[in-house]
Amino acid sequence: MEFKTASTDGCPAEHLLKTLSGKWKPQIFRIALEGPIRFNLLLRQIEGSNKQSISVALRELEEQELLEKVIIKQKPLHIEYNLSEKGKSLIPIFRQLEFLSHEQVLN
Amino acid sequence: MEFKTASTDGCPAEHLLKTLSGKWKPQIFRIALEGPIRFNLLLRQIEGSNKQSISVALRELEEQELLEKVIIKQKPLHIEYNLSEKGKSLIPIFRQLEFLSHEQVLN
DNA sequence: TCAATTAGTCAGAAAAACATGACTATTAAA
DNA sequence: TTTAATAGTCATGTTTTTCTGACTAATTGA
Repeated sequence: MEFKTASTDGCPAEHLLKTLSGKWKPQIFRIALEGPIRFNLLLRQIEGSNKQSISVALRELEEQELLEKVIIKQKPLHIEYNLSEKGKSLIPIFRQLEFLSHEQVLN
Repeated sequence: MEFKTASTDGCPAEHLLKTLSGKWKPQIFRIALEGPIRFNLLLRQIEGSNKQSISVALRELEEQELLEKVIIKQKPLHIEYNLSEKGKSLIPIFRQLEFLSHEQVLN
C-alpha cells in the first residue's frame, strides 16, 4: 500500500469519494465485499447494467487498486476480481455509509 | 429528520455517495463544516469554479437537505447556507474519508 | 462441426454534467 | 446618478459519462 500525499490537497475527501463514484461502482464494490466477482455474473446480477460500463468500472477499480484481477488457468480458464488490501481498508467506511442510509434517508 | 427506507435498495451506500458527488460538492461541504457559507464567497474561495455550477450545487445540497438556506433580512440583506442536522450527521463519515485519504493514497 | 459461454473491445450515439457569457433585481456607496 | 456588489437565472456550447450494437477470441458441449 502506498503512502504519499493526496493530489486533491484542497479537499482530501474528494478523491476517495471519486473512487467510488460512477453509476455502477458502488454496486460492484458491495458485491465484491461478499467474495470474488466475475464479469458475466455482474452483468446478470446488476440489472440495467451493460458490458461496456461494467468493463470500464472493473478496469478503473483495478487501476485504483481496489480490486485485483486474477486469471485462473484451470480447465475452463476464467477471470475473477478480488478485493485488494486497499479495497478492504474501505470496508468500514462503506459499512458506515450503509448504516447512515439505513438510519436516515437523504433523498 | 426523516426516517424511511432508501430508494436505492440494492445498494444503500450508493445514494449517500451520490449526494456528495459532483465536481464541487465535496469542497462546498468541507467549507460549510467551518461555518455559514455564501454564494460569492464560495465563488472566490473555490478556484476554477463558476456561478452556474456553484448555484446548482448549492440548490442540490439544499434539496438533499444537507444545507439550509437562510435569508438574512438585515440592512444589506444577504443569504447564507448552513449545515442542517442531516448535514451534521455526515461529519463523522466525512472526517473518516479525510483521514483515510491522509493515510493512504488511492490514486 | 455448430452453437453457446466467457470475457471482453470498438465505434458511434445519446444523455448527463459542467462551463461561458449575457442578463436581471436589489441595495449601497461615491 | 453612475458604479459596484450580492445572488442569482437563462440560453447555449463543450466535455464527460454512459449506453447500444456489432464484433473478436478462446474454450466447451452436443
